[in-house]
This record gives sequence, structure tokens and C-alpha cells, in this order.
Amino acid sequence: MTLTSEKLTNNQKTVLDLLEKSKEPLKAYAILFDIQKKGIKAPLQVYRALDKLIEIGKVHKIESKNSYIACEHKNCDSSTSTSFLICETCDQVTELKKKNLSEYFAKQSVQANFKYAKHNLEIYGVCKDCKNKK
Amino acid sequence: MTLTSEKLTNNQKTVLDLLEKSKEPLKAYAILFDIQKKGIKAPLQVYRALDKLIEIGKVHKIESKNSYIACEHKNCDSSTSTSFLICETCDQVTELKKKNLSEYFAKQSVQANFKYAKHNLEIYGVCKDCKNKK
DNA sequence: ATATGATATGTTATATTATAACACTTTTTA
DNA sequence: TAAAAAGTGTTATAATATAACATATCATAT
Repeated sequence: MTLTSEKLTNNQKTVLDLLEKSKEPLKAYAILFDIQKKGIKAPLQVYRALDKLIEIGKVHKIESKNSYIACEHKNCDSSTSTSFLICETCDQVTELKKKNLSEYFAKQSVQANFKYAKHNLEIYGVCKDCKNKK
Repeated sequence: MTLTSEKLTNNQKTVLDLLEKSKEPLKAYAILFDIQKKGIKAPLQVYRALDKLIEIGKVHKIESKNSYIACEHKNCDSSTSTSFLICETCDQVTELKKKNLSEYFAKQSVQANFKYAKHNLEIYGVCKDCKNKK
């Protein structure tokens, strides 16, 4: 079974649906709170669903915010590397397509005699919308 | 008073000393455990020292590991942006000098109509030493 | 169709990481 | 040397995440 046709379980679907509807990244306990009406009662149920969704690349974790976000890319093969633009004003997150970034980091790593495997990049600043509002 | 001549308090010195001696990043509670003999008894004492050390750029946090590392650079002005090479085999961390990286990210951000402010970059892979051991 | 192995679930308990609140002390500076 | 700013010590608690275990469901190879 390919990644993209991966069948999700009910819990996984519930968590992914919520994340896909959300405009900002969500914390695990915020997810839990939101989906308690759907029968999910314990943190572990959320974390397990998140683990799986991350593994198949449907969700990414934003480490510096302990938050989770649905992947914007169709057929994202990236269960590992992630690159984000995070607006400090409105908390919106944009995921960067990562091919050129991975290549750039691999090159940078070579200079340090380091074998690149994957990366997390979190860029903070002001997004388009918030720039315009000022 | 300039950043580099900043005078540290006893707690701050104790925490920084430990981090500077360590070859790997340390977690806050590992720091606490190690320095209890020096009279530091509570997590908050560690976190407060870390906060200050991070603020003045002497220590950085590695977000994906909830760990802290002393800055390798003299007069590091970077209390904000950080870039690391993290060895998945031995956990050693190398801090990348960030000037060209910041410039690169600022450029990449412009393409998304995003105003770059700072970044965290965590590159995972295999370090020089571990590559050679294989 | 069914045994079996892999994966997921529900649940309770607990581990790990981090901060709030408050009274007090030390340092800096005007 | 008083006032402001920064740091300390302490207790309690919040926020984030995992362990352990019994049970259930699904995939698939005979």
C-alpha cells in the first residue's frame, strides 16, 4: 500500500480533519479538547494518531511551538524534513517546498564533513497579510 | 554594559560552566541533577539561569531535543537565530556560523512575501567522527 | 474461512518539561 | 542611600508526552 492511499483509522481521521480545518498549528491538548465530543478521551489517543500521521507525512510537528499542522502538500513524501515560515503576528504557518532547501543544507553540511540526513527549519517573521495590515 | 562583558550571577555561572564542559546538549533536569551539590535545588533556578543565558546569547536551545548547549562562538550576538548540525549517532552538536544562512533564508522568505526575522535550523545526520568510525 | 501477526484502541497511571506566585535579597544606579 | 531592577529560594502546579497492559480490529497467507 502506498503512502498516499494509506487508509486512516477513525481516530487518525478525526485528528487530521481537525488539523486540516485549522488555520494555525494546534497543540496536542487543544486537539484533545476539540475532539472529545467524538469520543476521544485521553491524550494518548491523540498522540498515537499524531505519531502515525507524522510517520506518513500528513502532519508535521513544529518543534519550537510543540504544535502540529496538517501538511499542505499533496503526496508529501516528507515525514522527516520540514521547513516553515511562522508569522509572529498572527501565528499562521506556511510550509516551504523543501527540495532546494534540502539540497542547500546537504551542501552546507558537506563543508563541515557532515552527512546530511534531514532537517527542521523554522523561520520566524511577518507574513504577507500582516505586513499589509500595518 | 555590553553583552560580552555581562556579569553572570552564581547560578548562571554554575549552569554555563556545566554546559561548556559538556560534549552534548543537556536537558534542564539533567543540569539540575548535576548541580544539586552546588546548592541549586529547584527546576526554576535552572530555567531562570537558562533564560538569562539564552537572552545574552551564551546558550542556545535545541528545540527538537528540549536540550540546551553552550554557544561555541565568542561574542555570539545570536540570542535568537540558531543553526545546528546534530549527529544522530553520537548526539554531538555543531553550531553553524549563521551569517550566510540568515541571508539565504531572508532571500527565500522574500519569495513568499514574508519578512524574515530569525530562524531555528536543526540538521540531522552523521558527523565527521562517526562517518570515519564506520 | 480462518489462524496468525501486525496494528490500533481504551484506559489508568506516571514521566518529563516548564511556569506561576510570592516573599525576600542583592545589585545597580541616580 | 533610597529606589528600581534583577536575581533567589521555595512550594505548588501547569503543560507536554509516554509506559504498561488488556483488548479489539485488520491484513493476508494458507
